Amino acid sequence: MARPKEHNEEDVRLAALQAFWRDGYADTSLADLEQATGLGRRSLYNSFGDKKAIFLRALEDFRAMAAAQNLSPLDMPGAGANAVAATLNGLVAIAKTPQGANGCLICNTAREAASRDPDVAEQVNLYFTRIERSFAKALHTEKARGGLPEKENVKDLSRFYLGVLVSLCVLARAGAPAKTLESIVREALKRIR
Amino acid sequence: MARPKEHNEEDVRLAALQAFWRDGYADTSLADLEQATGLGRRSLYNSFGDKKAIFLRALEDFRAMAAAQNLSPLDMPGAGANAVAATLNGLVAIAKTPQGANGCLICNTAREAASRDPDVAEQVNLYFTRIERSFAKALHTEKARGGLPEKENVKDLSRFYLGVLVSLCVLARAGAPAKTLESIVREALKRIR
DNA sequence: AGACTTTTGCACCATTCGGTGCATAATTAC
DNA sequence: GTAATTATGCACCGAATGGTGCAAAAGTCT
Repeated sequence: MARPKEHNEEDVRLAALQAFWRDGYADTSLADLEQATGLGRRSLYNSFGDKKAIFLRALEDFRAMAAAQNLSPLDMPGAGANAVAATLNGLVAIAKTPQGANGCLICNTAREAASRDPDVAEQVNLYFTRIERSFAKALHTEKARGGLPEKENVKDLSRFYLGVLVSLCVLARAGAPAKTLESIVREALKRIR
Repeated sequence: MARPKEHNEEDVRLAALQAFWRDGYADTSLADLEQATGLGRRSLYNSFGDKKAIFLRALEDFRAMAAAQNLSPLDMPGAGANAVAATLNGLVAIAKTPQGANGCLICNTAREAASRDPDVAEQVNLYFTRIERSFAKALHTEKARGGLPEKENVKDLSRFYLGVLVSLCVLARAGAPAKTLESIVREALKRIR
């Protein structure tokens, strides 16, 4: 029917995601997005909408990507306390990579002025509840298996591990040494074994 | 000698601090600072320097203020495990206030592109190490007092509580319900009692 | 080929950004 | 009073911001 796009949508979205991940919403200009994606400003607008729309897509992409990469142990069938440990240790490993030093886009966004936008706030909420739920599922499994004392409160514990996860992301972004992150995980895991 | 300033320096610094605290560095414009402080742009420049200088002062003021307000239990002589608990519980209480909903200026800053500025990064580092050290002192005291098992690693534990503190700040800013913060503290404190 | 549709590049828009020059106002010292 | 010194208000700067109009380019169709 008409002229085909010269770009692959997924590549562009990934590039935009990385730009926002590195610099945040306010500090990523359209010029930055042009350079990161290789697209002209006009193509970005025609294909994805304005800056906020591009950002919201990046948030969605990040949620999907982060869940797949970071929470995979928790999502395996029969996941229990070991999965919690694997998840946290995996996060520390990722934090050591160049990309991991950017922390977590959602956590970063939560601290921006942009987080007062209701659409953005929704994305943040979705991510955190998703994480809490994954922890809760694994901890519930572990409890049913007898690996946790009957008196343990799964809801409290899953919120606790959500907090640990958040702290790892933030401290990684702040440039904290890996030993600090390892200490945190080591201590946090003592609550369940 | 000459015309005296019409403003009180401390008031202006506090107003600037609150503006940055709410919106971050990039999203706080000079116009915002003028409105927050009530000063004209020219007076701001003459008295405090450029935007970055104002921001660095705000970071310093915040460190001092936050240490005095949030870490006071840890700084009392003989502070131990109870002081750790008091500190974390105090943070949850603060998080419920309107100002507390802004999280922590230092944590927020760690996420911004401005954090790549070495002067800013230094402020972030100073704050985190200060907190870790305060926890460490109290935990060491508690251990010497026999309130902690000999095998407990004070360094690991103090990093762990630094992480808990960070997670509270970030989740508060993200608008997490108070119950979530309370769960985190409840579980975190079980490590030491 | 030619008609049609969509993408793309470029110039341009108004607005806002951080920052400054300069004249005026306000104060003190004499 | 007058001179000296400083603070302040205002207009203005160049640069960068997010966003758009428009025409040429690059395709797909028949």
